[in-house]
Amino acid sequence: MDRTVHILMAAEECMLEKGFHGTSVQDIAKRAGISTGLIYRYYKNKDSIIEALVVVITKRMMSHMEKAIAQPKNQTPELFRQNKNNILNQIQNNIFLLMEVSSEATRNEHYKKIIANAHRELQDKIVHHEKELNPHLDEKVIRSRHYFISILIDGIIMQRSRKMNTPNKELEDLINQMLLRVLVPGGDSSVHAHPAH
Amino acid sequence: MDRTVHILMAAEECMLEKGFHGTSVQDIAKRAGISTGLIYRYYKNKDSIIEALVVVITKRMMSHMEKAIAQPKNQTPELFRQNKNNILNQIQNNIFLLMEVSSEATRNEHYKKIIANAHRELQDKIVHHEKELNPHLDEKVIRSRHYFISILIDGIIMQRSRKMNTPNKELEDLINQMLLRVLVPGGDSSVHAHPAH
Amino acid sequence: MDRTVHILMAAEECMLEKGFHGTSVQDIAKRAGISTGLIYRYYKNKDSIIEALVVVITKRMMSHMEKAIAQPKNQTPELFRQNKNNILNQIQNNIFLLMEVSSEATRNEHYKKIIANAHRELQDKIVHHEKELNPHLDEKVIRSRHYFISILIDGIIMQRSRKMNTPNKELEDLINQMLLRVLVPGGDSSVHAHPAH
Amino acid sequence: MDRTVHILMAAEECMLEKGFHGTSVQDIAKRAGISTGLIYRYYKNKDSIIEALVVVITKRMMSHMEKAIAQPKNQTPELFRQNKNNILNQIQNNIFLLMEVSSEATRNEHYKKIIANAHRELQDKIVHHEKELNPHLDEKVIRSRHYFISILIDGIIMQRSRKMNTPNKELEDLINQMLLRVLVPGGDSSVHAHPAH
DNA sequence: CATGAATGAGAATTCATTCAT
DNA sequence: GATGAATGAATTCTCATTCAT
Repeated sequence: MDRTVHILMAAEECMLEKGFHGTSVQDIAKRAGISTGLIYRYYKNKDSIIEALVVVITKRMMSHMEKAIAQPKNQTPELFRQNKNNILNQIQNNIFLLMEVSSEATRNEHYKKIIANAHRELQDKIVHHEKELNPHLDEKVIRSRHYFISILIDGIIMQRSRKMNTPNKELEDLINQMLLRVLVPGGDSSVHAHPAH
Repeated sequence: MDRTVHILMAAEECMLEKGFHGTSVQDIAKRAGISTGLIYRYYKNKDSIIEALVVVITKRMMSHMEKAIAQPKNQTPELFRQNKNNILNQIQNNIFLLMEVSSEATRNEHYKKIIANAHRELQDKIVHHEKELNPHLDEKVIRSRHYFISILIDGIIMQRSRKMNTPNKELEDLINQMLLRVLVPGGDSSVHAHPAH
Repeated sequence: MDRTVHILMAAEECMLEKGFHGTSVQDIAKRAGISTGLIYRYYKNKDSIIEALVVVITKRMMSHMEKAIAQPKNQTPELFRQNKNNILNQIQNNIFLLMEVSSEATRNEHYKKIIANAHRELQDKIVHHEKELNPHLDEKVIRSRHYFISILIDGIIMQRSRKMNTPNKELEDLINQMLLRVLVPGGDSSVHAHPAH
Repeated sequence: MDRTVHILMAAEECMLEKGFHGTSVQDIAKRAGISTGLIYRYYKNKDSIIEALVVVITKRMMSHMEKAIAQPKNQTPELFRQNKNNILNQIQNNIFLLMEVSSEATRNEHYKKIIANAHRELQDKIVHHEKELNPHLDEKVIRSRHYFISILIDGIIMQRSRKMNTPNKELEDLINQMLLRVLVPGGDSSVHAHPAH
């Protein structure tokens, strides 16, 4: 396998366990099964490993979200369904790292840009797709809806990473209603038909 | 001023700039204008400074949220209004630190508990209040609603901390509708009356 | 009580528990129930406390030995009897400190002198006493005998401080025989029966 | 040379001069001509250096004693002969360090065990040897005799470390008589001939 | 290319000593 | 005299980075 990727994977594993700052270059080398010095042939320094990781994690997250959000008509995204195999459970590890990344991005403009770009890209893709399905919708509205979903997802990530809350049926229903409203064209009539019992 | 508080403020300033791991005890001492050793008269070690900070930040955040959510009837919370003086702008710094804390809490059970306790406390308070206003509502439903708002707030915090939101009128409207629906008794009928487009 | 003595006692207690180097001036102050600063009104610095302690311990040890060695005729010293109340058991704590002191004296000429002086003083006293009892004995011989006992005592101290060995009947008998030989006038006739040369 | 040994030698030199507590890891590194960090590649921490030193010193001492005690028949051990090249002069430095170790062992159970084990090993070896030479002797008696010699040696070490002994012919004779009595087979008949009335 | 020993700056923490009150 | 807060140098230990082999 590509050494660069191999190292990155080792780094990811380590940082998942101990965080960015708790992981030493020696740790990464050991996990990758190579010598410390070799790391520096593929990455300028520790920071550039983290940077590469930020890119990978962010892209991966975006790709997951793309899949999760792209739902058949009249269905709420898989993301918020209550079952063991829903997508958030699958990418639990990624969530931890995304927290780490996001926290780091608070102080690092470079990381911030990487994440912002990825988000914009994903949004463009989704907006384009929605536009095709609902040509009469204002792009601004589509963008806002997608923004809303992003906020929800980020919120859930934050709650998950902190408290590993076990959401309940009521919460699921509530979120799904909100999503239906936002995602499904004409979705608010259905809301009305089934008030929040 | 109380030295304990003085040191905590210095620590907060430093960690706001450089994060938990980027801040050394010497940094804090320098910022507080005292000697390194003196820190240890007031805090057992660096970790206990961070812990105190976690408590302060979490409590402060919860208190802000309490104020923000407790709104007069039929009004959406101050939280999501689009103006320079809204509450999220006021606690911008706290949001940055909360990210840091949340990220740390991912790996530190102690921090996780502090945050979880604060959340529970706030939730109980709000549920109690809502219950008085709407005695006929199921507590489960109230709790879910509050959870939903928490998720929204966390999501907005995360987006903000990454400075990614370029908020617009549409987004604000959307969120406010969601909130009204969730918060204001009978609020969902009004939504139907004024669809989002 | 005299403050100087009071502090010294506190120091002794601390150093018994944690050793010279493990004991901080703050520890001593706390144990003595006074402030840290006050220590320095009575002792120039930490070293001078240790020095005073060296003097005290050494003198006390010598005084114990004096009593132990001064035995009625034809009796081996109390020192080596097998019973709970023998003198070595009584001064167990002093033995620990004496080890500490002796070890320190290895590198500190000043301590070395203090101890040497105390030893010489004790020896002179004992030699003088023996001389009165046995005027015909050569002083050199008396001095050697006393030296021999000192060596035995030091050896026992070292073994005790290290291993807390529980000596057995055979060992006691052996030591007592040796002592009798050395201490009791006429005890060496047996030696002449089997000359070593 | 082996780095582990090299560092240990540097540590021994430093601790001989300044004691365990007076020697810093930097001191050792400087003396060994290496960087501070390198020490930690070979030893987990300062304590494990000391521990290794305790083992080395104790073993070396035991090996010296073994040689010293194992004497041809009817001769007193080299140990107590009065000449510049006797064994105690040769291992003078070891004696200093043994004092330090013994003192430390007072408060450190681990050191205590190391020393105790070495002692037991040596004793077993000697007892075994004696048993071969004098099959009729009770093992208890042999063990006691060895114990007695150990005490003598320890005592002499302690006196030496304090540089207090001004040895003379009489003392040498006395000790040699004692040793002959204890070591040489048949030496105890005289004792029985003149019981401790 | 690859290794991993070596470096040394920097981090947390302790503690003898001082000094304003 | 008495206090104990304050100092800061020293100590142990870690780790990103380099470089001879």
